[in-house]
Amino acid sequence: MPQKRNAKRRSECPLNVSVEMLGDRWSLLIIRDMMLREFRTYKQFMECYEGIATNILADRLRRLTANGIVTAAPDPRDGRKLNYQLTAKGIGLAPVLTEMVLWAAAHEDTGNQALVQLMRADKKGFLAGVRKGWEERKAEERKSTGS
Amino acid sequence: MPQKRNAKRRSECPLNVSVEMLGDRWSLLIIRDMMLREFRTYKQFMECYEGIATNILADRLRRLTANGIVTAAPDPRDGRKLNYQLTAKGIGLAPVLTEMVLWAAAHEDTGNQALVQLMRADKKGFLAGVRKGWEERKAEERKSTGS
DNA sequence: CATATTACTTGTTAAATGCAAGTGAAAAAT
DNA sequence: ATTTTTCACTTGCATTTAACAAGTAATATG
Repeated sequence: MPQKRNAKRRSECPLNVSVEMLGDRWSLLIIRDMMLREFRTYKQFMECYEGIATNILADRLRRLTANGIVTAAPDPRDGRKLNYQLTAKGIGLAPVLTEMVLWAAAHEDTGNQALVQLMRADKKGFLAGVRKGWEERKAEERKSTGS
Repeated sequence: MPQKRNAKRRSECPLNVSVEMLGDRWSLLIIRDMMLREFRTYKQFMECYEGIATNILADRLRRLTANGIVTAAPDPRDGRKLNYQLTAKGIGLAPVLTEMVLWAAAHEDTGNQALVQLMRADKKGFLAGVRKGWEERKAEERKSTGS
């Protein structure tokens, strides 16, 4: 990995590197939707985010993959499709995203109030559910890929 | 303010608008440092972030102010200085930042492990401390500005 | 009153993003 | 079997945003 100009400062304080990974208009949304809406394919992201450019989506997925937040595997049932999945590191962002959604809900008028209520009422349970869903999807993938 | 192309999608799901506010390389770092390192002035940010451009810093502070995350008030003791402060909305981001720091610390090697330990060991207490510090600073400001 | 600080602004250049069109491989339809 | 679709992209170009260097206005300090 090549050192950048500001390498010295990078790890001086926690967050600097993370913000390099996540500090853009799309990455967090992509992660949110993989986590909460079970998005897996390029097409799903593309159709959902009005405004994202196709090359940018490709680039963000590549970067998330390079940063170990996401993996990509071809769909065993359809060779055209690539299934994107969160890694353990990626699902580890669930508390961050949850707090962010709660903050957002407190200060913007957002949709999906049901989800927000659930997060507020039982944050721990919600996070456990998110992780469970993720583990199920991973298990499913392992099965279909052939153990 | 002109409506943007993707205005329709903006509030459909929580987070979209927030990511518009915070989804860039600097905003979250600025907020972190106002929260955790008590940064107040333009100069402090400028000296700390190797790599930030002066016009971009000015723009980010302006945007954070416009979004109600930060306020700016002239220093009563030095008319050149502007003191930036987090608003209630801004300090509301403390849980987000905290989770982000914890995530970052788990996946990068970061400095300030003492802080990280504290966050991990007693998250609630840590957050209470952050809020208390913020309230003290606000009280102080009220006093010096003249009640 | 000269010099220094602070918080910027104003160009200009470089990089990132947005947009339209196109590509190649695999699947579905005819 | 071959044409048409679908999917996951890439490529080229226009536009926007960010980085860098320099300058400015309003204090403050010596």
